[in-house]
Amino acid sequence: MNAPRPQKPEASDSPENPPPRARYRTQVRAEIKEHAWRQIATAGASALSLNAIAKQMGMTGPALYRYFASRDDLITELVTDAYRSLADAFHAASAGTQGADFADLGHALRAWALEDPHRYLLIYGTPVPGYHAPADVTLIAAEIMTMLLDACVPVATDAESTPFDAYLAGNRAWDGGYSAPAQVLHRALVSWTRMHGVLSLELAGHFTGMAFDPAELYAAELDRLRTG
Amino acid sequence: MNAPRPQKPEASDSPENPPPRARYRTQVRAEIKEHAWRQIATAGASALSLNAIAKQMGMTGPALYRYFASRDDLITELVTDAYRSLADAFHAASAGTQGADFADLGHALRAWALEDPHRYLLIYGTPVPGYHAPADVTLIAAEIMTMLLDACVPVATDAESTPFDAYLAGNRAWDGGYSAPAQVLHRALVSWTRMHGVLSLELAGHFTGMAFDPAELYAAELDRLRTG
DNA sequence: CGCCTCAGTTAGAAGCTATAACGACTGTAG
DNA sequence: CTACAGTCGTTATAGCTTCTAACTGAGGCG
Repeated sequence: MNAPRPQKPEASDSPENPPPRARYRTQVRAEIKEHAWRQIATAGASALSLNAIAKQMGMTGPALYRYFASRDDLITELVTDAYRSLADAFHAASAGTQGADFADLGHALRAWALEDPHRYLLIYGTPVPGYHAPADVTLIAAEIMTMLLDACVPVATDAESTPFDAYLAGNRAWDGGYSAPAQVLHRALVSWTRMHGVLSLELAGHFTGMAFDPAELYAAELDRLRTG
Repeated sequence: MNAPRPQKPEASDSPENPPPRARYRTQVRAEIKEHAWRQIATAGASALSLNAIAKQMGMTGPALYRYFASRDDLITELVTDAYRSLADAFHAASAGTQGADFADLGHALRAWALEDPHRYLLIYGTPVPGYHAPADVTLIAAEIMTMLLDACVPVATDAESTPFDAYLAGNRAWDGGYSAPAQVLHRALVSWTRMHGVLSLELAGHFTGMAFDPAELYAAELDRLRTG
């Protein structure tokens, strides 16, 4: 006997070896978010119910308030995770080539959106009236925009300058210090709005009843953006 | 004395002279919808509360169920009214010229959207998961699409044919019997998606923090669509 | 004039978010 | 090994929501 005791837990609560309470806490938080995502995927964010999540986890409703201050708090964290996931998808799409191929980025966006439509709508759909994005999501959003800008450099540098480019050159605020050419900025902006236009209407079901495949329209718009 | 009695109400319940009960009913219904619109304009459709509306009208909650079968029923009617309003705005925009000027239609859409952002989002925003549009809204949607198609005829007939046009020529389903050229169809589609792309992101507040005026971007996209 | 329909009421069920108070467990310190 | 303390999960409760059922009152219509 006197079997070797399981490694005595380090008393130091280093970030990679947290004390058991904290470890359990983060695990439960993750499980809550997992159930929340499943619920959002089926019924949308507006139908997210803390009570239902607790019941699925074998707990009572108020227990969840130990882990999230409120329902909005949970949703905010899900929004942040969604942004993070999109940024990761963009990183993965632009990892292969040097400087993020534009078409790859476009198709990555659509694949990411179709993978979980409600996750896309959670970010780009109808906003909650009183909701204000926290600082970290604006950071991730800027990260995403930067990748899009990078991808637009090779396809928009030698584009003809439009009146809007001239206007944009004098009215830029975000894109701090990047100072991409106005044509590139313009191209990134319209890429964003056009891709979102097709995706948003597709996910909302506004193309049902029309026989064409939205993927074809999306690809055509992407091609138009790529070739100028 | 024997003053002339006020015109005796016609006993016949003709559509333009309904019996008092029906008249009162439609009036109360209209008042309910008016309060609903005011509530939606301030807090969005998700925050619409029948109880609050009833309280504002000096009634108790269940009384409203005499006029609308359910909350979804009320929202459905508001959606239909919103579509009707947009169709009217399009009609007004295309009334002056013969055949609906494209730019006028585009600016009419933006003006209509900014007039009441939540009304626009009620139609084109994140859909309720289980919601299915009734038949009359698809009719109005088709009416709107027809006006857009008409406006696209003069600006897209002599456009160069793209691969997507060829695809679209073989995969059209709505647009029953209209049989517009594929280029016109294509132009109408991308007009829709591009205008919606800018409007949707603008109304959702995704351009806040960027210094440019979304109206300029919208105008630029519209110009691009008009000139090809 | 009397009936009868319909508007609006109260009462109540089932659901939700969220707070407060309490018991119990557990990790840690002495 | 024991005692403390912090946290987890519970029940109870308030207040909100949609929506149904049953009752009352008043108005229109024959």
